[in-house]
Amino acid sequence: MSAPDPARRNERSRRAILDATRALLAETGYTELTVGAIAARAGAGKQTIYRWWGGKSAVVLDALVDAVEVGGMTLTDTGDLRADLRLVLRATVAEFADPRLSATTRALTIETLIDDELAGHVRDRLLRPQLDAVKDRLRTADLRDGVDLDQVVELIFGPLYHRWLLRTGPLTEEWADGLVDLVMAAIRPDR
Amino acid sequence: MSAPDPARRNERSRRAILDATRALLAETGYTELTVGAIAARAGAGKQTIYRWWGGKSAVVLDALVDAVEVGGMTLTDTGDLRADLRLVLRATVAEFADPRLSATTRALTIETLIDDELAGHVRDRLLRPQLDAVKDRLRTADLRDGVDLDQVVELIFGPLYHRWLLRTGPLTEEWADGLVDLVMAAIRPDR
DNA sequence: TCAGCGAGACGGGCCGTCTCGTCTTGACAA
DNA sequence: TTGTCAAGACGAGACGGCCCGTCTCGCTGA
Repeated sequence: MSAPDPARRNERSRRAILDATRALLAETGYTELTVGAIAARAGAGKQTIYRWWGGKSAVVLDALVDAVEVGGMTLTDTGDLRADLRLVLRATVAEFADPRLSATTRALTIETLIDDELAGHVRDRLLRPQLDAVKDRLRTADLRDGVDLDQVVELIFGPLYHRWLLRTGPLTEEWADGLVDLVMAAIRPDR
Repeated sequence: MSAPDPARRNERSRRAILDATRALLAETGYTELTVGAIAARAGAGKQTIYRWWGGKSAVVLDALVDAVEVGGMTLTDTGDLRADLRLVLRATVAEFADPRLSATTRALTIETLIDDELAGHVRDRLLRPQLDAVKDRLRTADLRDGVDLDQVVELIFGPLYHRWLLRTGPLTEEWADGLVDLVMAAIRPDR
């Protein structure tokens, strides 16, 4: 009945479980993923998973966060905001277009939709660094008075998520560049 | 083994199943919703559901589409684009902010992330009408040369989905109005 | 020694299929 | 137009299967 003792936790098991989770995620996808399968692949007991995580969703989140290695992300600042935004947008578009990375993002997004508490962790530990990096770059730029930086960040990444989520069209560099043009028009100083 | 004959389909059953689905959706939410419960509530056999729909997600989609009554959706055109956009954005924000509707949208979004075919149906039958309505309204407006209307629609709804998905902040009317201002700045003629 | 561990048994819930007997429907004959 | 009838859709629910989350074993290592 008492809480487990983290000091006695087996690091080898933890690693095996996270690795197995990522492997199975890549092989079968999130929906087919089961706690039993993770345990079997990791050579672990199901109880070990339920002892340290809440369930499938918590394991998946940890497995993905574990893989990302959240360093202090920063955008390059060439002085040319349009160029800098193009760079980051093209990179993100490439990420979303890559089937393997997209599968990961898909799993994460499902996670975000199912569990409110985990949604916060995903947002803060995984996404926020990138959004904040763009926000920081915007802070040094010459913008129209009164624009809300958070809203601008949403203006940049929102359409990308929208197109990815709804599959209304392909995610190409041309599309990304067009988006940057629209965003630049939205935030340019009044003259 | 052969396909069922639509001519012999019982309309009373179909209605009862769609009604029961919406009722249970409102009472218990999508995750707790089961095919067995729908059948029981509708006074139908499970087989009747599986005969005409693929499963839970297909029934829910039909139930929602059925409720929306997809007539030719059009935006009011007051001549003032900013005002028209504010109206539609505020309405959509209200929809997303409503916990009950949001829960169902969330659930359907999960299904679209899992099932590509279903994603197409959701997009075309549920979302496209609204997106196209905005696009049609934009067509009659005075815009900067060379802007892609599809991209503008994404610029409008993308940030909304982004904020809803990642829960980066509350969906308020003020936020919606601010978004409209940014969008207007992005598409206004060059002078 | 004692809690974490791998392994797996266990009851429970829902899935999707199937099998009943009943009821409805459309085709065809009179 | 009306009566007959087979096909098949229907409500109800039994069924095997899968996965869940909990539990109980010895075993192991800190």
